[in-house]
This record gives sequence, structure tokens and C-alpha cells, in this order.
Amino acid sequence: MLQLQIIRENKDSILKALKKRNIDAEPVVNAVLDLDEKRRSIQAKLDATLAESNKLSKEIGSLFKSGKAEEANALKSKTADLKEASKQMGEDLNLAIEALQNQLYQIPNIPHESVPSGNTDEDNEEVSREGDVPVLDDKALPHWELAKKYDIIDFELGAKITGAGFPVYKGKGAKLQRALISYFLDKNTEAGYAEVQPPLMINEASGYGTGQLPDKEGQMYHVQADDLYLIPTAEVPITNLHRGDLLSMKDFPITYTGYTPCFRREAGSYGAHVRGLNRLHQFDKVEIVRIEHPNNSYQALDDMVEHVKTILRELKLPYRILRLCGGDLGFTSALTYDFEVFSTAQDRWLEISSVSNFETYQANRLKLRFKDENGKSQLAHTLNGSSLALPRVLAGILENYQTPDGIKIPEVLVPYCGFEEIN
RNA sequence: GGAGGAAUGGCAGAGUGGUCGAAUGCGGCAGUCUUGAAAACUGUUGAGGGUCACACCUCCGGGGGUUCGAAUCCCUCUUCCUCCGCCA
Repeated sequence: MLQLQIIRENKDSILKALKKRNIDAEPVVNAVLDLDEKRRSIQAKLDATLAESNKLSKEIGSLFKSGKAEEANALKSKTADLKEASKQMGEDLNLAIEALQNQLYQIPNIPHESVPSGNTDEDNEEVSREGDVPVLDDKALPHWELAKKYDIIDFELGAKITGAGFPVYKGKGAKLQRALISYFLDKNTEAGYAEVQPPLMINEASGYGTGQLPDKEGQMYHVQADDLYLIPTAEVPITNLHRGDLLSMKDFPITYTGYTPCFRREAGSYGAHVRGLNRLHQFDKVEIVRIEHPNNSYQALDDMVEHVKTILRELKLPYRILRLCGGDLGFTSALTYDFEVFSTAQDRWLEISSVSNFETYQANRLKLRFKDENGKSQLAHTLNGSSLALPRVLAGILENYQTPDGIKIPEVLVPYCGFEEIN
């Protein structure tokens, strides 16, 4: 959520920046400014009334103390009107605050200046590309065929147990998945990220904190009986670890990594592009999260990008990095780099990581602040990235490492797997 | 699930109806001392709103109530602790 003060002071530049997202934010920004004005005016009146009432109370108190009960009782009657008025104003104030909040929730983050303009994923800017795309023979199969051939992932079985998009990993497929999780976590902890295992369900406050609510309510599974949501990503519980915190400078940087399953309803997604592992309702992901001083957050973002690169290099998967354009940028993000692995057998790029700086957008909702060098509290910056999303890495490995005789295991994973080939 | 207890500033911890936004300790910051550091000593230090700046207002887990006045009394919810039951 954008900071009110910044909206007040920079309306024009905010509107201009939001145009990169192809939205005209003027109506909502105007509504925010009006409601803010309204809120302050109600607040001022309420404060004056309360001040008067406080003053009377003190007088009454001192009159009682000095034994002038009669005068005190006379004053009491004067407070009734004030009380009634302040009650009404309090209700008006709450309504104004709520309305203001609702409008603020509708304004997305301001794109970073480096974000290219554009509407769709086709307008994303490729910033680098690395790795060799293997040359496969004509009999190369997409991963869902390979999964069946070697009996390592069973989509139908998962559909029986739960539904489409909930695969069952079997045998070496399950082991490979576990190997990847361990490998990712090891890489991340070696790089200094502290490992955590957060809850897989979150409450409403956490959902609002990182911005999944109210914006993406329909994308999360909601457990009605307890009013909890299944996490769509570890970003939510891990970033919320510090909701409400007032940090000191020496706490920075705060860095975490965590493995969790992720649950996404993905309502309305069908067709060839969501086949196999390409898009699931439940999938595994290892996440990295950082909380940073504002001056350092873009350096941190670069560090995260570099870190993910080293993993993909070790896995020897061909990848490219995209800087998301305004139209494709997530609601809460200021700058996002997507990593995509080239799947030879499908002849397409698969998104396997998304690394973002949210600047103060989430921190504002989280009330995640720190004391700066002047002793002032200000909002921290939050960042996160996948390192990595398992299914598409798995798809990439299966497809790119296939041979007529079986699927080779990337060298770095062999110690984790305990075998060199799936056949 | 049942019975009790608790929730206070960055942390610990006093405070049971009227200058309490809140003692004290730790921590933080500034200074004295020191070649430097530590120790010691002195001062300072909650958050948010509001204002050009003051004033002023709000906040003692959340919500509601009693009262002229609530951290303090009542109701309710949440969370934590102890005991009992159940259980991976």
C-alpha cells in the first residue's frame, strides 16, 4: 500500500508512473485525497471535543478532591452533550478511515523507473540469457510423457485423490523432488539465508500484510470453518514473521529461506499451456525473503538475481532473465525479474523464478519499520524470490536431460539423489 | 474439550478509578573519562495522528460497556502459560 503522505505530496508523478501499468489511477487517487481530507477534518473536530471533555473531567476531579461536590456534579451534566457528539464523530471517523483504506488497497505499487512500459508478457525486456539449449532427437518427449514412461509422476492418480493439478510423485520422481528441495535449501543457507519452516495456512491479517488480500482473494484456497487460507507462496508467512516489528539498523539485512508447498486455485486456467507440471494447484517451492534498509534494497535485489543464476548454472539449465513490463508487473511489486528455463521438448520458456522488490508497499501494510540513524522510524523494504519453483525445474530437467535411454540427473544433484539416471 | 492464571514501551517488569503515556532495570543514543576500547558516571530515549511550529488527540492484546474520568472495574474475543482429558 502506498503511503498517504507520498500520495499527498507526489500525486502527479505517481499518476504518471502508474501509467506504465496501463491504468488511469486518477479517479482512485482523487478519491483517496478526498477521503483523507475528510478524515482529517472529522479527526480535528473529534479531537477538539475530546480535549474539552478531558478538561472538564479534570476539573470535576479536582473539585471532588477539594470537597466541592456540588459544583462537581453541576459540571457533570455539561459532559453529556460532548459525549454524545464525540460518539457520533467517532463512528463517522471509522467510516472515513475504512473508506480510505478500501481505496488505498486499490492502488498498486509504483513501478521502478527501470520498468519498461508494455501491456503483456510479450513486452517484457530480456536482460540476459545463458546456457546451451541441448539438441534433442526427434523422439524427444514432453515431460508429461516422460513422467508416464518412467512412472515417476502420476497425474491421473492425483486427480482421483484430489483433483486435477495435484500430481502424485513416485519413486525416483519423488526422490528427485526431495533432492532438489535439499539442494536449493543448502545453496540458500550457504549464501546466508536462515532456514525457516513456516505455517502453511495464514490468517486474514497476514494475507493483507503481503498484499494477497483483498486483491487476490480468489486465488487462494480458503478454509472456511477456521477462516484461514492455504498459502499461495512461502512469501506470505515468511514476510509476515516481521509484521508489526520496529527494527533497528543493525538488524539488517534480514534474510530467510524456506521450503513449502504452495496452493493456488488458478481458476479459469485450462489448455495445453497448463499441461503436466506447467501449472498446478499444489506445488513445491523454495523461497528466499529479505528485509532491507531502503538504501540497500536494489543491491539486495541484484544479489538475489545473482544467487538464482548460480543455481541455474550449476544445474546447467538454459535460462533467460526478463525485466517485467508495467502491464505484467505484479500488483505489489516495484520491480520484478522473472527467470525462465527453456524447455526444449515443449519448445517454450517456463517461468521458474520471480524475484521482486516491493520497496515499502508491503512494509506499509505490515507496519514493518526500523529506526533510522536519526532515531526516526521509517518503513523497511521487503523483497522475495523463488529459488526455485520445483515443478518447472523438474520439467526442465526431465525434458532437457532426456536421452533415448533415460533421464540423466544433473551432476550437482547426484549426491542428493543417490542415482545418476532415471530409466 | 474442561479448570485456573496471564497479556503493559525495543526487551524485562512495576502499576487496581483522577497530573499514568505509564516507576525501575536492560538495551539504544549523546556526553564525561581514556591513546583507543571496556568499565564507571551524567544526560537523553515509546508509537501514531495533527500543526509551518506549538497546542491538542489516540494508543497499556482486539472489540464493546460502566463512569464526569479506565492500564486499573464489567462483558466478549484472541493469544500464551499451568493442570486435567484426548491424541500424531
